[in-house]
Amino acid sequence: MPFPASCGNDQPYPPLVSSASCLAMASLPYTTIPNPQLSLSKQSIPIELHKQSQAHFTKLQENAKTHQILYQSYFSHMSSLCKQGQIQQAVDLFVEMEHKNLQVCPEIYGELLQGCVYERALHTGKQIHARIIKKGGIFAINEYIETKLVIFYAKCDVPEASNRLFRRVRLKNVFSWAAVIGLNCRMGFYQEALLGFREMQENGLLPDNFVVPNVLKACGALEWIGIGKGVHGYVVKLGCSGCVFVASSLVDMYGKCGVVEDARKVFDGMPERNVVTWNSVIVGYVQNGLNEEAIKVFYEMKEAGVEPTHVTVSSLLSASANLGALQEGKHGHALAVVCGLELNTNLGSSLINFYSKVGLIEDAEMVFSKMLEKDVVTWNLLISGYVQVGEVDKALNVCRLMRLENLSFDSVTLATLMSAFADTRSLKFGKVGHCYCIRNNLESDVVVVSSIVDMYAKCEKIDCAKKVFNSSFIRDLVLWNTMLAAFAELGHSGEALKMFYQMQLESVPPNVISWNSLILGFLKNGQVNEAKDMFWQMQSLGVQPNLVTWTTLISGLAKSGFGYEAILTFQRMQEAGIKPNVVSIIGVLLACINMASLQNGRALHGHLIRHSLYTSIPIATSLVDMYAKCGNIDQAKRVFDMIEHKALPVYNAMISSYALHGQAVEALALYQGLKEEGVKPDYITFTNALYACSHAMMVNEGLELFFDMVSYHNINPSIEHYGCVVNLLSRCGNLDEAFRLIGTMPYKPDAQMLGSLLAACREHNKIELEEYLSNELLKLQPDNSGNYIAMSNAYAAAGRWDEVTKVRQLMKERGLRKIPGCSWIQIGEELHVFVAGDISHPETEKIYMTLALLGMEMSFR
DNA sequence: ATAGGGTTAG
Repeated sequence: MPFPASCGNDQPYPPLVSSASCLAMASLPYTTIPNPQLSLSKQSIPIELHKQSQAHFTKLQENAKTHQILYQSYFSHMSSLCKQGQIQQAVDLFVEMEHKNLQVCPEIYGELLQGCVYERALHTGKQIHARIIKKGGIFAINEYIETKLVIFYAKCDVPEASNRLFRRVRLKNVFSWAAVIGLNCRMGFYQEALLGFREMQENGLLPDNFVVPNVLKACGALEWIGIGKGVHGYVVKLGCSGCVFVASSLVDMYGKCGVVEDARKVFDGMPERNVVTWNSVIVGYVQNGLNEEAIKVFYEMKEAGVEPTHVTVSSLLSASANLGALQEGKHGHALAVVCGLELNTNLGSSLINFYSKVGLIEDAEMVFSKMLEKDVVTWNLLISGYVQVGEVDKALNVCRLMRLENLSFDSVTLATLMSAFADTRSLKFGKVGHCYCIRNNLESDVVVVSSIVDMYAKCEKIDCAKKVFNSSFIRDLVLWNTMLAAFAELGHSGEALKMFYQMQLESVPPNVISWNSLILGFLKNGQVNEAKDMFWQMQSLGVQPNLVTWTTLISGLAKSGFGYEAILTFQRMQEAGIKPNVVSIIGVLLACINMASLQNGRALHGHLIRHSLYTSIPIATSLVDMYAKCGNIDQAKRVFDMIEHKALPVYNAMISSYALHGQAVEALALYQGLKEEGVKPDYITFTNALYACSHAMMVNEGLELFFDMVSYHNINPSIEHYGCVVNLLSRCGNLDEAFRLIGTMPYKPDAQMLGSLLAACREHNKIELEEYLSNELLKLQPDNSGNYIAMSNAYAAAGRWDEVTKVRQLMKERGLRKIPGCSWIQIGEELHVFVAGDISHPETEKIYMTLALLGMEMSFR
C-alpha cells in the first residue's frame, strides 16, 4: 500500500487536524511519502530492461529503506525536540534533513509550527512559514498546514496574519475557528469572537468543547447574559455539559454576568469538578461582593480535599481584604507557604492588598521586599497601602523608587495619589499630579477625573474642580457625586440641586450617595426644611436612606439647633432597623451638647449601655466631652476613669473639660499623668492645657508648658498657642513680654490676640496703646461690632466722650447694631460695665438688672 | 476555563 487510503482524492493528503493525527502519520512506513520516481508504472518498462531495472529497483528500495529509517529517526528526534520546547534545535535538525536531501512531508512543517506555538516563537515560525511559501505547490495549499499556520499566528497574537490566512482556508474546520475565536477573545475583541461563533454555526460546523469556553468567556466579559444562556442551552443539547472545561466556563460566565445564583446552580449540578471549577465559584462570589460566601466555599473546597492554587489563595485574600477578616487572610498566606506556591506578582499583590487593608503595613512591606518580580499593580498597591495609613511621604518615596525601576505611573497610581493629596489638602502636589495626568493622557479615565475634581474641591478650589468636571467627556455616577459633594460641603445647596437635576437629564440616575450629599448641602446652608423634604422624597422614589443619610440628618439637626429633633431622628433610625455606629452616636451626643441638656445626655448614655453600643473609645471620649459641656465635670471624670486603655484623644477631652471648668490644677496634673503613662501629647493637648493656665492666670506653668511643647515635643506653636501665652502674660501685667513674644512669632497677630491685649491695656490704663490696638483690630475685623464696643468702652473709661461718639458714628455708617445707652463686656468671669453718655436710657437699666441678678456691683470710673 | 490595584456621602 504505497499511499494512505485517501490519497486518491483531490487532496494530496488527508486533512490532518491535530498533532495526534500528525504523529500517527509520522509512524506510517516511509512509502507514504510521495516519490514520483517510485510511483512510475512498472508495466511501462520493456522486458529486457526488466532485470536490470529490477536490480536497480531493489537497490532503490534498499536506498529507500535506509532513507526511511533515517527519515523516521530524524522525524522522531525533531518531534521530541519540539515537544521539549527546543524549537531552534528542531529547526537546525530540519535544515540538516534538507541538506541530506531527505524527502519532507507536510506534517513536518506542522510539527515545527506546533513547536513554535508551544514556545510562542513568532520569529522562527515566520521563517518556517517562508519556507512553506518557497516550497509552494501542495505545501502552500495544504489545508492541514494552513490550519496550523492560522493557529500559530493566532496563538502568537498576530491577528492580521491569522485572520488573512484564515480567510484563505477553503474548508474551515472547528480547529481553525477555535483558534480565531480564541485570538479575538485574548485581544479583547469579544464581539468579534461571538460573531465568529455565529458564522461558524451558519457554516454548519458544530462547536466543540474547545470553542465553547472561549465563547462563554466573551459572554462573561461583555456581560451578555442572554447570549450566555443561549450557549448554555446549546451546550446541553450538544451533550457536552458534563465536560469540566465547559461547565467551569459556564460557572465563570454566570459569575461575570452578576448571576451568582446560576453560577452556583451549574456548580452544584456538576458530576465532576476540578480546581478551576472551585476557583471559578469563589471568584464569582468575590467579584459580586459576596465575600462571606466566597470564604465558605473555600472551606468546602478544602473539605473536598482539593489542593488550592494561586487563584484560590488570591481570591481568598481578596475576600478577606474586603471584609477586613484578619484570621482568614492570614490563613490564606499560611496556606500559600504550606502549599509551596511561588510568590508570583498576582499572589504577592493580593497579599500586599490584604495586609494594607487590615492596617498591617509592615507585613505588606515584608511581602513587597520578598517579591522577585513586581509590576505596576504591585507598586500601586504599596503606594495605596501607605496612603491608607496616611503616610503620604512614604507613598511618594515609593513612586520615586518605581520610576528608578523604569516603570511608569498609570491611571491607578495617579488616582491613588490624587486622593492622598485631597485628604492632606496638598494643592501644590495636586497640581503637579494634574499636570502629569494631562501630559500622559490619563484624563481620559473617569476615575482619575473624579480624583482630580475631588482634590481641587477639598483644597477649596471649587472653580478648578468645576472646570475639570466640565472638560470631562465621560461623566459617570461617581464623577457626578464628587461634584455634587463639593457643592454640598460648601453649603451651596442651589448648585448642588442643579447638579442633581442635570445628572438626571444626562441619564445618570442618582443613588443614595447623591441624595445624602444633597441633604448635606441643604443642612450646611441652614435649610433644615428642605433637607427634611429631600429625606422624604428619596424614600418616595424608592431610594432607602442608609446609615450615612440618617447620620447626616442627625448631625445637621443638632448643629442647626434642633437638638430634640436630632434625638428623635436617632430613635427613628433604630426603629427603621439601622444600628447606629460611632459617627451617628457622636452626632446625637452633639445634640445634647448643643442643647446643654444633661438630662438627655444621661438618658442617651443609659441607652448606649443597654444596647451595647457603648463600645469604642471615640464614643467614650464624646461622652466625657458631653458631660463636661453639659456642666457635670464629676460625671465626665467618672466616664474618663472607666476607660481602660486610654489613648491621647481621651486625655485631650478630659483636659479640655477641666480647662472649661476652670480647674487648671487638675488639667495640669492630667497632663503630667499622660506623660507618665507614656502617651505623647499633641498640639491639642497643649492648646487645652494652655487655655487652662491662661484662665487661672498660672503664668509660670503656662510658660513652662509652652517651652515643653517647643523644646521637647517639637511642636510648632499655632497662633492659638501664642494667643494663650500672650493673653496670660498681658493679663498678669507683663505687657512688654507679651509684645516681645508677638515680635518673635511667625504669624500676624489675629483679632483674638489684639482683643486680649486690648483688655489688658485697659486694665493697666495704657490708653495710647489701647487706641493703637483698637484701630488695628478694626482694620482686621471691620464688621465685628464687638470691637467697636470695646473701643468705645476704652474711650469711655478714659473719659474721652467725643471719641466715643465718633466710634458710635462709625458703627452707624457701617450698619452695625449699636448698643444704646451703655456697654458691657466680659473678661473672664468679671463683667465690666462702662456707661457712655445717657445713664437714664432703658437699656442701661436692663444692664443694672442683669448685674443685680448676677450679684455683681456696678463700678463707675 | 479561573486570580491581584484606583475615584464619591456622615
